[in-house]
Amino acid sequence: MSGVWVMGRSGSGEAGMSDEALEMIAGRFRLLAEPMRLRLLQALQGGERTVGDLVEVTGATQANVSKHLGMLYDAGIVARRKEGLNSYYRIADSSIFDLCDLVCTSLGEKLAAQHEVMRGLGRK
Amino acid sequence: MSGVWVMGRSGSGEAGMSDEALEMIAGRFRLLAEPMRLRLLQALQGGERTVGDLVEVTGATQANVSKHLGMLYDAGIVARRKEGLNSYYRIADSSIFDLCDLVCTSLGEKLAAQHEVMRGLGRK
DNA sequence: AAACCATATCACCATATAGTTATCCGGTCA
DNA sequence: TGACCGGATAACTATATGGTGATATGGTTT
Repeated sequence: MSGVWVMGRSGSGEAGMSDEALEMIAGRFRLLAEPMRLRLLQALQGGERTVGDLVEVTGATQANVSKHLGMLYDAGIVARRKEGLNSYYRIADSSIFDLCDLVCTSLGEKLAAQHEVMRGLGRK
Repeated sequence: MSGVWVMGRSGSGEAGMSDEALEMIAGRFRLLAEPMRLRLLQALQGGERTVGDLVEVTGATQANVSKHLGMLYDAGIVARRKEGLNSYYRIADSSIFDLCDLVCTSLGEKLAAQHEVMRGLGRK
């Protein structure tokens, strides 16, 4: 409803948003387009975690976890705090959970609708 | 705020959402992680369009546009209506615009913050 | 029917990226 | 100091995917 997305269109009446803007938006979506990263974010929803914690929770290798965290960090989605040997990661942009909620709701409605169709077939 | 995303966590206290659920969510994000598809959706925001219309608007090849539209169609994000030689596409799940708005807002805030940092450096 | 048109699909190539292994780096502790 | 530990990074492989040109499909027009 904020209209930032819509604004790009209304401005020039036809042109749409710039290539760079679309690329940025797509890039943000791309970061969330990976189950492992979603799992990491979900784990961080419970509060600050070390890389080791996240390795344990996800069952992934340390290198893989570290790489994904690095990507999320570069994008500013998570923040990092180093203490002794450990790196503590935490959510820096909680709006991503709103995104996930929206997607979940949308998918849930779609599945419910499909289920209803099947039920309709059943009782013919 | 709906809490669908959060629910997965609160349920078992630690396990998180299932792999399939995360895969579905990631898949939805993956669809939006492409500038060309975002451009198509943006064009469709103005109402129903034929493939030819979208080819003209985006400047992409017909095959490419058709392929992307097919993906969005399979995911239920757009709907299709065939009339004569033409296929008319339209938005079927408008919640994607809410997603785009959220991302735009988040990115905008991030850029504004960075800009502020630079300004701070400027006037030292 | 034949020519034509809009769209969908196929086969292909080029590129991007997730995962793995090995290694490096910095800090801690004996 | 040297052994050890957590984490980051590099090199590599395998796979997924976007773009393209060619072709198939289904409907229209003459």
